[in-house]
Amino acid sequence: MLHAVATRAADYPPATRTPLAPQVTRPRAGLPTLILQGVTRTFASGATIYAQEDAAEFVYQVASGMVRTVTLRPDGRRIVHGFHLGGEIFGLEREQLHHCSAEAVCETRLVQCPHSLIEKAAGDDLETAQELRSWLLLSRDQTAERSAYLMYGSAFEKLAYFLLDLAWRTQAHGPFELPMSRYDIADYLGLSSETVSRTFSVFRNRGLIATRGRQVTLLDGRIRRIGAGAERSPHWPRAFP
Amino acid sequence: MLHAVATRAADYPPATRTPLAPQVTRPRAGLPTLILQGVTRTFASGATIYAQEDAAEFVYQVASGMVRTVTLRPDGRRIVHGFHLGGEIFGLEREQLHHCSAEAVCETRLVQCPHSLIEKAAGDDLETAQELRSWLLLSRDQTAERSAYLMYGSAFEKLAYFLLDLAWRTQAHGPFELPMSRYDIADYLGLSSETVSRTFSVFRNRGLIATRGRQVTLLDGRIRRIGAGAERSPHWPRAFP
DNA sequence: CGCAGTTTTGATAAAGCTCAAGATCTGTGG
DNA sequence: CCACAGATCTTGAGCTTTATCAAAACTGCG
Repeated sequence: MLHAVATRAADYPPATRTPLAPQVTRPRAGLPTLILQGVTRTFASGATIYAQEDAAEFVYQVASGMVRTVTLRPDGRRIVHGFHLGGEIFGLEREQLHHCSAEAVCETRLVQCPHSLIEKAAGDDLETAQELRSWLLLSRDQTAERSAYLMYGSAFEKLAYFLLDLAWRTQAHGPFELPMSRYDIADYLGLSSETVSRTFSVFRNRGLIATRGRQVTLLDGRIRRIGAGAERSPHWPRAFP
Repeated sequence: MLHAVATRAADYPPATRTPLAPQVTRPRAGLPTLILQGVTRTFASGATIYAQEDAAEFVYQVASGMVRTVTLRPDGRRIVHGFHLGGEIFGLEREQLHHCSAEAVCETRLVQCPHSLIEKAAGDDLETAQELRSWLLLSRDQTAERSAYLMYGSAFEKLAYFLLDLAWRTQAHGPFELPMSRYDIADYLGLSSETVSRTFSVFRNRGLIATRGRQVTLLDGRIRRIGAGAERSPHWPRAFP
């Protein structure tokens, strides 16, 4: 897939210039740390926080639990745009309406902050404005990075990236819980749920991960290389064990 | 692919609530119109404007021509993140370094604006700060929308989306020029160049588009429905005409 | 005209999807 | 505590889409 630009590619030896630093290796320091003020509300597992095309009155910060943002394509397919974990902010829109719906993946507590308060804080205080810009750039970069991994990779790379990303974001150093279903993961990664399931099985059979229900443990540095796209995907086993 | 959430999907009849308004249908009005001040520089076709990991000193606005932003994956595959047309801004980074390189697709004139000037303008003037925030949100949304189309669609949908998006952005009402190669398009859409070529041929054979070299004319509203994901992709012809 | 790069087309193979059936898990009521 | 129902997850078989390899046709330019 190097195409005709192979000549130019030679100018950037992968060893010295790191193309596409994976989010997973990104240091926690240096991230903007916005903290929203507002009412704390609790949502039951599966509850809708807001629906697509609802008025975008509030911005949310996850206190505990997990949120997924979702749209439906005209042909009926579902797209999961992302999962939001503790500390993360979602629901900030450019226009008057939400362009996707948000649902609680499991029991979730959220800080609900009026949109107008954000604008006001940014107008009043230069440092807050700067922090908000930095957060916007970060969220643009994360979206771009995600699509780089998810658009151009194999099922192996996608799932590896997903697991590493989640492990990093939860700061997990051992087993961690995946509160979402295989269907959610599939719609997030652009795969069928069957392929997600199969890929989990292959990782498990190769000793890259261990699973117990929806709990996962990353066992092996090799999964890191797959997730970073550093090596061509390991192929499906010829004979399935 | 509706999965188990089919029940919930029923709550959002596609007819009334439009999931994922395609950029193509988005009105030009309402977009933030930042104009950068600075030196105008000209780049020859293929010239590098900045390389991955270069210091991010400047932000650019396209005066004429077209720019592509590119990264290389560790495995050598190339990713084209986007194409920037007249009026569009690129090169604004959250950190000190550029995270992808930018190259002129054809002869291109750019306005080069020091990064510090942007920060200063945002600090000095509330309205500029507001406009910058709006632009950041827009560019996040466009990235997200693009990945929704490009991650989850077939080759037909990807190419149709690409053509419609470009036609809209150039405000073309007739034939328009694609200055980039099939390789560029392929690396942008996450397809092989052969598949891009074949898909062009199918569109042409079905009377959806006409081509003359790298010039394209959209002939038929049907391509709009494919690009918007409104119908399942038309299948490859059994026997190729 | 002829070369180098690009684009198109063809044949084959691989990755992932669909359909289908079992297995496992979870919550509920007896 | 157990049994059952419904959902979720796993595995299998066949098929579709797209990548890959290969070669021919086209284009622009010296």
